[in-house]
Amino acid sequence: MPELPEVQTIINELSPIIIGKNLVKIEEFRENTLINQQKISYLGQINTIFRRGKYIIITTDQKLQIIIHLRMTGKLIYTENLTSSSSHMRAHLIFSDHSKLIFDDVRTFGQITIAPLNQQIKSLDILGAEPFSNDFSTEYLWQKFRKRKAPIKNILLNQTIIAGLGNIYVNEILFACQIHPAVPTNSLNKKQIGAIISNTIKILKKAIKYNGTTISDYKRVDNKSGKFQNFLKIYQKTECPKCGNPVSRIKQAGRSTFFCYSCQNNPHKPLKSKNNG
DNA sequence: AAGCTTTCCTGAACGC
DNA sequence: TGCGTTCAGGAAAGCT
Repeated sequence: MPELPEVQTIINELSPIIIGKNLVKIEEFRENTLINQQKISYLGQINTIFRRGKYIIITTDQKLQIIIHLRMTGKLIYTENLTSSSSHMRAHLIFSDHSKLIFDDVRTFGQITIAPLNQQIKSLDILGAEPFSNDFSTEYLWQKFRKRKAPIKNILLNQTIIAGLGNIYVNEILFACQIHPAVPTNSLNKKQIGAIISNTIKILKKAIKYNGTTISDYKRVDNKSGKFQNFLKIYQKTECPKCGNPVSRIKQAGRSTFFCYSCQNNPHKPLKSKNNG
């Protein structure tokens, strides 16, 4: 499931391939794949491709933006063979040199929005701080967190607060911070918030370095897998790599949470005064 | 406001 | 063997 590092990997690999190409058309193979599609005869030459949260944004010289969200199972596979196909194709982005990007998506939650560059896109406008930006500061999170009593796990998944985190990385970040996923967000102190910031940046950077995490569906542009799954410490693990105790598993916000009851502070007990790591 | 729940979807894994 | 059930989860809508 593509989160920030997987989306960033796709951007990094697509940039040198598609910038400057002429995007002739986008073919839709399944309804509701293309949103806001207007009657555009020519989409234009690709100017930029960048990421905001988990969204891929492609702009063209025809002052258009193509916004792609892969959700859980979406992939963008580049091929120079116009007749290439895949098992769950939903759309093709076809270039004038007969190469194309295949948008493949088993569970069909992904979407491609085509809109004028100057059109406000609500789902982008509501996004919170980018983890690699200066906005992602202790003061910012402190102001956001103090109003929230929901579990920290849920709040880290909230894209309007931090943009780009998903279930896997939130599990890993909280384990690295030794914070129990169920603690009320407004109970965290500034030191813990600082740990969330530094571990988020550290883990995301390392995940990008290894081209993301392939658990089941995520694939890179060349259909290869990422490698960060080899560095996961808590997600889908059965034994804590730190203390050896069994990993606990609960459900939060409809998603599986993995944590170590021993290493990540129990919300029902007072926080330890000394860091036990 | 914030925080719930529900909905969307398909394939793999599981249970009887 | 085979059929039915459960699970995986990002984001938005609807409701309290």
